[in-house]
Amino acid sequence: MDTPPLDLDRLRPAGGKRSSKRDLIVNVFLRQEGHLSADDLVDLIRGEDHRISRATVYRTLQWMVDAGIARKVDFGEGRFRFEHSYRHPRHFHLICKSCNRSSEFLSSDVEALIEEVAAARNFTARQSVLQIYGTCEACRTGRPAPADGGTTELLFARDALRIAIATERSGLEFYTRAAAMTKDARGRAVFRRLAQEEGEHLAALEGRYQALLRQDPQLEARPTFLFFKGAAHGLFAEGAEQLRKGVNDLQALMIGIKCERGSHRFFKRYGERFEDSEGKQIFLEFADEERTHLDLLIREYRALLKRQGRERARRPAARRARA
Amino acid sequence: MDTPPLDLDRLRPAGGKRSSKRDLIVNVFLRQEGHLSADDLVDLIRGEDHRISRATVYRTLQWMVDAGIARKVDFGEGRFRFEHSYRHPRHFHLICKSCNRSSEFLSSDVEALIEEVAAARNFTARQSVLQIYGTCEACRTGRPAPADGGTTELLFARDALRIAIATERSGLEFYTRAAAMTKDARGRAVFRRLAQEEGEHLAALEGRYQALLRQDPQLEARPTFLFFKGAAHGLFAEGAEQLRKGVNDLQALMIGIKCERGSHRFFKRYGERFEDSEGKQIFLEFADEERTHLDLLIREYRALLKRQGRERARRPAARRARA
DNA sequence: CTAGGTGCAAATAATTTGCAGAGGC
DNA sequence: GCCTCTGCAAATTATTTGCACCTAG
Repeated sequence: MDTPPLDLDRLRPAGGKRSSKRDLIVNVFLRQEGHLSADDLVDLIRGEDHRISRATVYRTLQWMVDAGIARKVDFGEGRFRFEHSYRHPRHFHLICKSCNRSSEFLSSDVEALIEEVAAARNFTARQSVLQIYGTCEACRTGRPAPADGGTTELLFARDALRIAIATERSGLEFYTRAAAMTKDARGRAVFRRLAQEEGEHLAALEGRYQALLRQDPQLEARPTFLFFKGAAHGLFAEGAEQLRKGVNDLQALMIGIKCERGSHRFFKRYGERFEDSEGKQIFLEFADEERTHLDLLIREYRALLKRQGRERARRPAARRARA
Repeated sequence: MDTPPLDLDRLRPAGGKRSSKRDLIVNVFLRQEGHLSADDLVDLIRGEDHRISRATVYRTLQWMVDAGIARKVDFGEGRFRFEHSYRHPRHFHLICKSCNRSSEFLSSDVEALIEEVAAARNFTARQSVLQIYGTCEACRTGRPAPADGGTTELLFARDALRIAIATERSGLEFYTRAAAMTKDARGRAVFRRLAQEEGEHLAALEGRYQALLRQDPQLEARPTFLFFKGAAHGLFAEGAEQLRKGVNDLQALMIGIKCERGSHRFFKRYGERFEDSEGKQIFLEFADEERTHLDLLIREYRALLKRQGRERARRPAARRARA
């Protein structure tokens, strides 16, 4: 993990002059991984230039927060800490009261629930804080602490990719199965085409995943960062299950529509949060394609419905007789 | 809403003397509803006795926290606030940055997710903080702020009862339907008995709910406090749905077991958190009864399985032939 | 009588501010 | 030269502590 290229710090400032002091502080700050208190940062800075005043550090910290480079976090210690947001998605914290270390996680389920609560109260949420205080494994048991480290960005990408891969894998299964069981020729062709595309997506995602692993050999061993229910077997898994139980062509299309909608939302939501530009691009592109799939399925669904309606209209005797 | 009888403050302190000053501070504090800063409390106290020192207020506040009467909350303002825990279950906060008011909610779904994350990281969680910062409805639109007020205890009880009522209602439907469709006489009797018990529970819960409404006529109008997914149609709703699609006796029992397990957990979990002793008693009692139901269903399931096994053993020819 | 409670003032601790000088554009 | 950044020291804010005194058990 090499030092990230700090070309960004020049882009952010709204209006302000460059200054060697500020640059120094920003650079030292961005090199750090954890959650620094203002004082920690002063000590670090003093190592490189002992004639920097506390006030300047505070001012620069405030400037970084305004510029969006840093986030001020409050662990209830009576002072604030700062974490850089440079390649570091928003997240929640687990805070060990024993060793005062904190580890990070993200849960889109929690985020969804937060949105729900806010909506129910007509509250426009701007940001949310979730902190779990307790004792970490290392402090409770003996020593062995499986390093939480690594760039959060990488962990986010890893987990998002894992979910995406599961999704595409289940999508592939779903469409393959659907193609096999659909009686209607046109519908079968649609499913076959979608199966092929999901296969291509799967390959792309797996390639990207491998690329990530190459960036950090221990990446796979690190603990889960992004929690997402239903991620386990992929977004299409339930749909595939239903197909196995047997459904008609129209139902199969409807199930596909539902899954594809979830999948589109998934890629959109996480694509926007990716800080790794390659991953982001893939996700947003896939979000678009899943939307195309969705439209295709909806069109196909309507068309099939209409065809079946005509079919039924051609021999309405049986129906009228019953009515 | 009359002033609560403050007989409790004498029970809590571990070892300590009574003191008129402390008593005064505790009493004034417990009369307040919102989240007070130490300074707010000093001002309030000064109204009744202007010769009380800030230090004493701080010391008393700390004493109340230790005694479990108060909770220290941190809204990131650079100072702490205090809320009493007297008849006030743990909860999360929505904090309006515009008017600095905060409203409270509880989400057992969020709690479940927190537990899940903590478990995944081998972290023993002692307490969690969830704060949603943003703008409240009153600040965003004109003025009309639908008072969030009322004792949280009442809101908690109201919502827990609503969920319980939905659960029992769906349970009643489930068992009634199950009794009607079960072919096995013994199983039918079990379902009929459970249906009757759920009906009795339902009546008790509805009575309690009405009693609550009498305590606060505006109670029904207040916003949701306790968020619980799947609360909408009751814990047995899905099971009842499945029955409608048609299942055999064994499957019906299995579905009942699953629902009853959820229901038991629900009553247990919320019974423990009830601060209203009547509601608590009902919930814990029901938790026990649901557990009895659960055991009954499990026994019945095993018995039916065995009977069917014997049945099958009596004419094994067909099976052997196929194998 | 004595441990604990209280007031007052001073001490901490984190952070902010006033002001005069330094430095970039 | 102007405007911003910086250092230093003093100010502010929230909270804690030392110490002498007071009071309930």
